[in-house]
Amino acid sequence: MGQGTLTAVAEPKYWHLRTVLLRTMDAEFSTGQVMPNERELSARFGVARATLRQALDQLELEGRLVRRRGIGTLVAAPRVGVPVGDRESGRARSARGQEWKVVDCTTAAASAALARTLGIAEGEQVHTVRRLRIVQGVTVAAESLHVPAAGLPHLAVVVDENDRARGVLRQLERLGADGESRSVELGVAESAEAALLERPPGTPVLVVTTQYAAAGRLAAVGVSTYRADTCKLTFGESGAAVQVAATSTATAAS
Amino acid sequence: MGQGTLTAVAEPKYWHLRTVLLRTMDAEFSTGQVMPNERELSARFGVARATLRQALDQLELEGRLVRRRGIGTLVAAPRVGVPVGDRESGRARSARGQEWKVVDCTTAAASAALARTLGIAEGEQVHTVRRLRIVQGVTVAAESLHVPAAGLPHLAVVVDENDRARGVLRQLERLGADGESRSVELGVAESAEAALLERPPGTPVLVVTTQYAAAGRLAAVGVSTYRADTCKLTFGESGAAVQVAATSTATAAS
DNA sequence: GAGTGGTCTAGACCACAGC
DNA sequence: CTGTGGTCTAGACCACTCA
Repeated sequence: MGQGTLTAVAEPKYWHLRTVLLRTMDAEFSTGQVMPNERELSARFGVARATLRQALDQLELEGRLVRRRGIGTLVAAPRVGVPVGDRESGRARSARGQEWKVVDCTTAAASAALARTLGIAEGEQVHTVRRLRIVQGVTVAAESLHVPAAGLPHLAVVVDENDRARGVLRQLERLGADGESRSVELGVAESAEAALLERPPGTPVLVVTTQYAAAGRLAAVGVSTYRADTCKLTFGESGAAVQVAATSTATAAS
Repeated sequence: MGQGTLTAVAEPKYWHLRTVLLRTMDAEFSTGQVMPNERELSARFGVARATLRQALDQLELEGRLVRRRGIGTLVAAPRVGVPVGDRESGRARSARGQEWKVVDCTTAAASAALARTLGIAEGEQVHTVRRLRIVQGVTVAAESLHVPAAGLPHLAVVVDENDRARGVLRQLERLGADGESRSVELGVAESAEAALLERPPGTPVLVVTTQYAAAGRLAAVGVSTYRADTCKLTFGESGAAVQVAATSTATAAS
């Protein structure tokens, strides 16, 4: 890596530092390579370690860096494009190293918040299936599917957890894509999801909320938390669309 | 606000602090209210100011807080749902306090990155329209629309910037919704977008990349950066979908 | 001017990976 | 054990808002 002296500027040091690091990474490092450690970098650029870390925080938020305790700071691979909400056309998707893995299936009374999002009364029984989405061997998302038990009377007598989960998933597939509507927002992983995603609490995630409607009524709700560092969510008819080298990110804008 | 003594736990102090603050906010503060200042909060909880700020950083990332220099820390309003990618059904949307405002329109040679995303050769001429999306008086997004000049020969002779912008926008509308495909990922606002969004550089944003295809060819690309703190992006047939009180966020999941 | 959040420092100790 | 990133501290100064 090049020299280090930061020319005096009006912008914050950590922001300028981020820019310099970004330039350096693009020029001299490749995916997976470990960068010099934080104490060395901070010394090289003549800043406190905390300031350097602030710059690294930014780059990590952008998905350009991965930091592993005990190992070092690595240049991250480009984000994986993860299809969201295109109808599962059978095996076509599963073939692309894409997999869902059910974690558990519980049936319990709805909390106040959950009841509100489902449009039911607090305390009503709700089936909840938790599952992980795994793409090319990496866990990219944790999902909770909530279906009011009232809509699935035959499941009430099913004791086996796996069977109940299967019943819930089948029900959602039956609903069809026409009644789905989605939202995406930024969030942080709480302890439960954080553990499933194998990340520390507070990890930034993209929260995808799906409402499944049937006959004008809200039939189920799904909440998926995607790792924001490694995922790029893709929407729309992925088949028809043009497939240019879509590696670049917002850099194209400026 | 209640007392402050943090019970000893295994999790990081700042994370526990975040949880306590969140509980306090929900219980004792309402939207827009200013919280005690950072020095007082850190004293009350018996932590260094930097540690408290780490907890506030988390809450700000979740959109629960807004911090204004010289003013204080405020409890944020719930995120605004912003429709993305549903076809502009004429005036129906504009009526809902929704507005686009063109900033400028330039025509220049494509950079390497832009050429790659557009699938053209580097250096080819590209029209770029920058515009802001304003919802209920708040600027929520900055967008750059890139259209290769080759596809719009009649625009080459148009001198007036506003006329050229109009031509580009008309062209995109003509393409129709069938050829659109989108992706969403997390990013940070660079200086240019940051200024347009009236936020400091490094502000987290949701980057929406739209590919406009026509006749199987990529005809244009749009890059929109939405303020992640205030926006919840909504997709799909917003009309048909159920409209339950959709205020709650990921809290419903756990 | 006083009061706020934003930046930066220099140092300490902890938790984890790998030899 | 050494080396890494993760957490936390106590203090300083700056940039901004508002009376």
